[in-house]
Amino acid sequence: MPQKNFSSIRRKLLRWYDQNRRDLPWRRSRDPYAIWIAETMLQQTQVATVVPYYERFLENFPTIDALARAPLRKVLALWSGLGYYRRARNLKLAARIMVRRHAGLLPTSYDDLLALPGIGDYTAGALMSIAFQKPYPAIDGNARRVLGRLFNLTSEKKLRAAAAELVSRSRPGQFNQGLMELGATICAPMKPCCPECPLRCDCAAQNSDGRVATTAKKYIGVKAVTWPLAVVRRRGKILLRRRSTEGILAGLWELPGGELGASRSIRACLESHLGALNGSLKFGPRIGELRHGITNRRIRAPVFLFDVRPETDFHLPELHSRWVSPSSLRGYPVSSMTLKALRIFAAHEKTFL
DNA sequence: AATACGGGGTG
DNA sequence: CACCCAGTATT
Repeated sequence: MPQKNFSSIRRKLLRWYDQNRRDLPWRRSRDPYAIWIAETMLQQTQVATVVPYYERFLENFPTIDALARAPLRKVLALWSGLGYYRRARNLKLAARIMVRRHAGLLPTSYDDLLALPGIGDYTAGALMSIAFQKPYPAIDGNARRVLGRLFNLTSEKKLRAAAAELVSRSRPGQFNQGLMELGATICAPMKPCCPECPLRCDCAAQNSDGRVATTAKKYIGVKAVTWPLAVVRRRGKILLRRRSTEGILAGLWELPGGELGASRSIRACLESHLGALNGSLKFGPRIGELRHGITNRRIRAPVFLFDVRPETDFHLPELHSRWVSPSSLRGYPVSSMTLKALRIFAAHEKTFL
């Protein structure tokens, strides 16, 4: 990796980025806070998904101070559907730390950034370079793939060394974004479009045999799962319950229901989830079905509607359950699967959402 | 170094 | 469908 190529690569990449960068909302901001929010949302999540969430989030929490003071429930509700909900919890935690210990600002050193919850190696580097114009590398999956191909590197250590040396000293933020943008649009994982690549002449993968390596992968099989859900309706409200604050989908609200164990009927499954309520209702009609994919599960969720007579007296089936009116559903943090189920109910009712 | 975490995508 | 993609925290 002769140093002389580096300055040429820098120039080509920056020039390409200047001419091809997508116009994204967070690229119009110089506010380190806004850049932090965007980079956090972009972890594990694609640009097209992030855009509307980013805009709503900044409207509701325009400053670190506003985020630090906001109720966690509201932050999570705005995050609903984005996934990896711990990111939202960590944003709020970190905002509080910034208010208490960093004068209400993002810290400006790499180590102080890294110490905050939710900020790891990548985000610390991205903030140093994009928000503070300091020459730190920011290696996300896209940049890792581009650099790996460009210099034919597989070792993470060498890759980091290359990234640190290559990053532009004059325009580090744009350089890092250019590297990631190139990986997202041209140096794609499976089908890179090498003829359009500004670095094709410098690329080891391109020069060796005319083809680029596709990334190695190990695939873990998915499990098919049935997960019946219940919309229980009483006096115009429906029943939601809150998940544990530990583990998956921590603290989110959901419809009663759950994974169907082997050799168990849908009916038995739902009845167990409805607990004491179960004597007061008649097993309802199936109003639809949704499919939901997550890392290693393919979920099929039939949705059933139950009506409870308004005068019926009973105890809520679980401690953390609540009757919720359709108009206040927005304020409850829920997962994508719950959103899909609620849309099925809405389509069935044609009354809300 | 492996895994959990929740959503999305492509062929 | 079969398979692929992606940061942080934890272990």
